[in-house]
Amino acid sequence: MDAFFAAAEQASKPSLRGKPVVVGGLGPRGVVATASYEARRFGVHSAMPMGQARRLAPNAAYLVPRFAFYRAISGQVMELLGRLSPLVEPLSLDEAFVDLEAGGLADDSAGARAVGERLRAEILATTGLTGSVGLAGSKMLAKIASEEAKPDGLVLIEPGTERALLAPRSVRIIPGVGPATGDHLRRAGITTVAEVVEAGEDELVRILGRSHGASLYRMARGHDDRPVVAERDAKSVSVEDTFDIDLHDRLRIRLEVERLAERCVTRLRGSGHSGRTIVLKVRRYDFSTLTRSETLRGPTDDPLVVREAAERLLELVDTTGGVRLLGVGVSGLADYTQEDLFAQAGAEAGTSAGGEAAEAVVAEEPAERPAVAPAAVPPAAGTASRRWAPGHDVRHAVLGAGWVQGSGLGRVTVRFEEPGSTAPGRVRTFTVDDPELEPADPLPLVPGGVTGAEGAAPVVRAGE
DNA sequence: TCTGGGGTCCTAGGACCC
DNA sequence: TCTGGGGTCCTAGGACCC
Repeated sequence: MDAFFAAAEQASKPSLRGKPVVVGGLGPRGVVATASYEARRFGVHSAMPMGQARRLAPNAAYLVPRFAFYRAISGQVMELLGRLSPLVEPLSLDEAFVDLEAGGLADDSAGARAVGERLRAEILATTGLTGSVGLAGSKMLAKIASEEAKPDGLVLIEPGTERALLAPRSVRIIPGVGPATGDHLRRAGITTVAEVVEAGEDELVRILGRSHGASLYRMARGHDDRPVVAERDAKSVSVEDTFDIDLHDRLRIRLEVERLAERCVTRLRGSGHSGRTIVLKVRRYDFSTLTRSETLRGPTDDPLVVREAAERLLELVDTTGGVRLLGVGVSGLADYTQEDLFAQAGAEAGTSAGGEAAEAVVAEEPAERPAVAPAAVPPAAGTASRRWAPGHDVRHAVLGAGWVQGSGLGRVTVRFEEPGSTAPGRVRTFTVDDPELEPADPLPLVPGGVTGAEGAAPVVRAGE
């Protein structure tokens, strides 16, 4: 999908179409998740600090992400991909590999191209958004092709042309070659893919290590035989928070670690897992980051066990000077059903057994859904800024559907328009406690489409 | 207004075992 | 005959991806 989060917001808010839109964290330490193509023209891009983005594009619209909404759209797209082949490997909400050979739909370039163009049309028709397609004989090349195809395009790499196509390009186009590897190679005089091939495998292994060197050498020559894998088991679950202001108070730090442990276990259980290794992550005031971990005798999903392990790990960390981020994770995952015989035995009192929660999740999945959509009830709700986050949908008893343009000083500004509107809507300001104004579910981008309120988002993910 | 959050994979050293 | 070789697990850190 092209500039997915930003494009979804533009589709749902007619006044933003054709305008620079930036989606990301709006707090003092936020970063850009997605910039619309209009915003990219100002130099704004993913992972950029929000403050920098605001300096570059002061007149852009700045919105917080609405994951439940994006997830619903993503589900529609993935469903279309599933019709092409049983082998679909999602990489994220907005990207996936499809093995067309396994689907039996395309046996030559012309056939593949036709399938790709049909898919793009279907994506547009069902979601109202554009996607780009890369077609090639391997995952690496398909990925490169799809990057070239953006936005709103299709690129096919004809078999036999791979090496000539890659040779003059920067090594950075090869997936897995990031800033650090790029620097390493540049210091060795290697900047293009052709130079990677010239260097030879031994030299690359010397520079980058066994695994990375060997795989880069293969990729540079256009070789990539990694299969498309439909279902991959999760290996870890983690949650982390960056605080607007560094934490100094040891008791507060401890409290936050406890909260994170609870959230982590909720997600762990929701995914149907237990785990053996507990990881505490601490980012200090100076951005230095460390992890401490502890492996239990057996897997657990007990909140108390995880919390106490995280607290023990915190005791190992010096936090003088302040802490900007804390995180808690669990790895070494086991299927829930295998039970956590060892760890559980130590702390059985007081906490509910795992099996009950697993059944509850399964039972909730079919049709029983809360009356209010997850997105409308953020955890620890109550502050005005959360209730009226920029970009979120609202409904006014008299004026109808709209979205929050901004809020502060006890007021919230709303633009009244819907995805189907042809002209930008009117703007009105209310007090934050106006009884006629309520948070609302997203509206479908396409008539009859899904919205994220009743879509594919499982109950267990409501925390986002 | 300088740096999110959720992941995956790899490396390297030490403990431990046969 | 002062010191082999291989394997696994654990811990910590780093690169990378979206």
